[in-house]
Amino acid sequence: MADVAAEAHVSVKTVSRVVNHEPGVRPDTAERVKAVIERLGFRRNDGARLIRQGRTFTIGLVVEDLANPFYSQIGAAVEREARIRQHQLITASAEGSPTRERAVLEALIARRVDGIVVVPAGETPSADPTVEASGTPIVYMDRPVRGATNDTVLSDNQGGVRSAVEHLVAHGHRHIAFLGDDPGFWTARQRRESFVSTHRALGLPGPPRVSMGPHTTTSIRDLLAVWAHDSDPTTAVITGNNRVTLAALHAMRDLRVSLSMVGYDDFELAGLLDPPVTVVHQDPAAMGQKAAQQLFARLLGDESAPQTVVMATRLIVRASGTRRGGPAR
Amino acid sequence: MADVAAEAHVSVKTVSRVVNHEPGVRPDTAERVKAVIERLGFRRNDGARLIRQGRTFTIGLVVEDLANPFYSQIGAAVEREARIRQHQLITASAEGSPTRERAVLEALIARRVDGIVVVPAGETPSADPTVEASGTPIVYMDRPVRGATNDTVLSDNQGGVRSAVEHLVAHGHRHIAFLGDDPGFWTARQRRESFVSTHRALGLPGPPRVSMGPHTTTSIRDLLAVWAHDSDPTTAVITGNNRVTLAALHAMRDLRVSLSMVGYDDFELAGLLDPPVTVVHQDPAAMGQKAAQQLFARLLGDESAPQTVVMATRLIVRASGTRRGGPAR
DNA sequence: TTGAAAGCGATACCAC
DNA sequence: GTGGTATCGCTTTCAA
Repeated sequence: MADVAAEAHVSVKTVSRVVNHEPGVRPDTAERVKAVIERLGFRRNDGARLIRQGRTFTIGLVVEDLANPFYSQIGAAVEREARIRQHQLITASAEGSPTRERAVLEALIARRVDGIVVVPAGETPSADPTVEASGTPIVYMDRPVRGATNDTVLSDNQGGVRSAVEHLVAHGHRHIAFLGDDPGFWTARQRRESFVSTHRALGLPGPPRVSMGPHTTTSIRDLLAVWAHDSDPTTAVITGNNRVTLAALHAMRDLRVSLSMVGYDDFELAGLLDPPVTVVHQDPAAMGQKAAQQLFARLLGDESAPQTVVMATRLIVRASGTRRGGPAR
Repeated sequence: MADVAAEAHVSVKTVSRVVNHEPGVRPDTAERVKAVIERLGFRRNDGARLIRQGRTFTIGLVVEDLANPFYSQIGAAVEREARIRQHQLITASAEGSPTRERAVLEALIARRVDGIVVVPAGETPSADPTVEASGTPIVYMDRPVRGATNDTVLSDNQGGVRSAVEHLVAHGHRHIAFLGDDPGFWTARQRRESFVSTHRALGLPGPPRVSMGPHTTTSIRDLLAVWAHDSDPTTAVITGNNRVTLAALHAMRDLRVSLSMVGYDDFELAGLLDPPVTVVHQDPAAMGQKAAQQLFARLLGDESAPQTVVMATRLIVRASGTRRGGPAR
């Protein structure tokens, strides 16, 4: 900038005015400056600018794994919101490790990002007191952090599972099993609880059949074999997420059985399988968008009390939930 | 930092030394400074640090759409390489628009990112001369940019399609059709050309049946109907990518036909369909990793001539490529 | 071992 | 309209 000023015989301040389209520069002066800028290929250094302004026009996103469709859809949505608002997005994977998550958060805060959206790795706050003290607005997604007073965007896990159970019951199923993921995950526990309570509420017979993960095709195969030879054979299965759905589909194919099923999380090709798979759909893109919007509201000075938003899920009915095969008719 | 210095009764320089673990500070002084840092919750402002050092320890990634699995896998790989090297990653979607791509590149360069990995939206360089003049290392991925002298990481489109054709021929197919994507894409054209030349090289009968996209389930359904009633009915289909594979599967289901098929791009659940789908697998994660490694090599001072690396594809044989149904036996 | 002062590249404030 | 100068928060240089 100093070079441009010298070359154009003006002060740096005037160059700055031109670059930032500030008023109060004579048109011909502005032209002269612009010409020099062009000639010298000058480009404002935003880094320097930002240290002066205190804001970096950058937000951070911390997730478990960017390659996972659930997170990448969130990422795309957050990036979009950022771009619209002339902000840039720094993304980081914590790979499920609270330690790494914390390191990543520290790095983002050292960069003075204006705010952060994070899908927390654990349920206890991983940010240390210093991070908290930085005052950087943080919005949590998908799972809450214990004791945190931040904006949080969750999905309606309970409602999602309830709709799955109700759907199966409406199609005549009475013996439904739930295959959940690792109960270490808050979402997995939420879904399990909802299954159990809905099971009870609808007066389904017997104790609820529940098996929490982590599951593999093999583990599910064994379970299905046991449940099938029960006196009241299981006729339908609800899975706790994407991964379990996949394992369950493999297991059923291996066993050559075709129980009814409702999967948690929609997936491409769900409609192409035989039968097409009915699923509970959470909308990661909508969740990401919502979280980013919350964050930007804070950046714009919204001082209202922290909000927790629960996003609705939607049952996408295909065919796998309807009754078929089995002993009854 | 000045606050810490004042509080600890040392100079800012000493604080700086402590923060950066530079040698030449008496242990007890260091301790004192650390205590104050802790107490005040001081955190170095990396933004300020970086303007002094000239490097930002940040790289950029520009793709079409982060939600697309192909790109998100690239993103995850690039982020990983960056993280390993203590760099942060700014990701941006250009949404297929060269204009937006250019705006995004300009923004990254204004931030003085150390380097950029980009999956170019078009084949003509979208970076203007000023961007080029910035000297920021750029690595292109997936498709080349005309006239650019940058490192480029491509996938072996030709080899991929060739392996698909050969596989089908080995299973007795002689009448194979190619359903490509929009020929506006360089990759789509590459694959078409390879299909045509392999068709010729293997001496398959008749002119090669090729239809380029964009395709929909409907357009493919119509094509299959026509090709089926030919005097030499098509017995196998090769698709040009993910999207086309999906449309083709839907079309075949609608028509209740089951031609043999090899899809381009692997997809989750390919193994669960009936029959399991044989595919040509490109490895986006490996491509992203390679590109990032190339970039970092440049950042470390590698001055060798720009390289173009072509990554191998792999045929994942399931069952959809074997002969079944149809007139011959 | 420590510190004072200059400088990085911009913006803010206040004169002129 | 335009420019000088202090300043942002840190590192670099060099002297003590």
